[in-house]
Amino acid sequence: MTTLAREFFGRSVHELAPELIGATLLVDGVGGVIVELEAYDNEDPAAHGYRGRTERNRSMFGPPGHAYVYRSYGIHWCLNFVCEPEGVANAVLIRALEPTHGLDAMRARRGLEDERLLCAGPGRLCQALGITREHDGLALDRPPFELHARERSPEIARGQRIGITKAVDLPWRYGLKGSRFLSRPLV
DNA sequence: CACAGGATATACT
DNA sequence: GTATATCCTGTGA
Repeated sequence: MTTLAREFFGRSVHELAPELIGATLLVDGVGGVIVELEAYDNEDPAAHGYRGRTERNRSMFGPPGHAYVYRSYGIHWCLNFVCEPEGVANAVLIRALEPTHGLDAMRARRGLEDERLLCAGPGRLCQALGITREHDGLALDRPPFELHARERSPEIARGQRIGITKAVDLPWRYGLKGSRFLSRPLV
């Protein structure tokens, strides 16, 4: 089991994003396999870092291999992995997991039984894993986070990103082909 | 299918 | 200052 340390994030967000599909993400031992994510780069009008630094997106401009957690629609938390180069605000939004560790804890936090809906969406997976502002800026290779490399290369599907109104045509959403844990079907 | 919920950011007057 | 948009989700028509 290989831990994905900061060095793993020292590459282009677009090269790195598809390689994260199949990796295992845990927070305090609870989590699963990443089956869906989206890339956001610094020249991307849909990205939080595009218009420069704010109080909210501070950690996007910090070191790669750390978490950027933000409040979405006033209600949910969303988790991103910060990528290189430092100070430029490239990141990957984690959108869905296949639950594998700590199912009972996730069910309790989410208040529902259906395994398919525990982590199928960026807000849902943060609720299931207990991710909040407390985790903003923390390193992904140190507790409470664990991030482990996949052991085989899965088949990857690619499509347009969700929930944005700018740069909607860019095919920067990636998913594990055929997974039933996606937030929405991929093309 | 529509829409409320409600923090954070930006674009207005 | 006010108005509108946002990397979303649960609920009820």
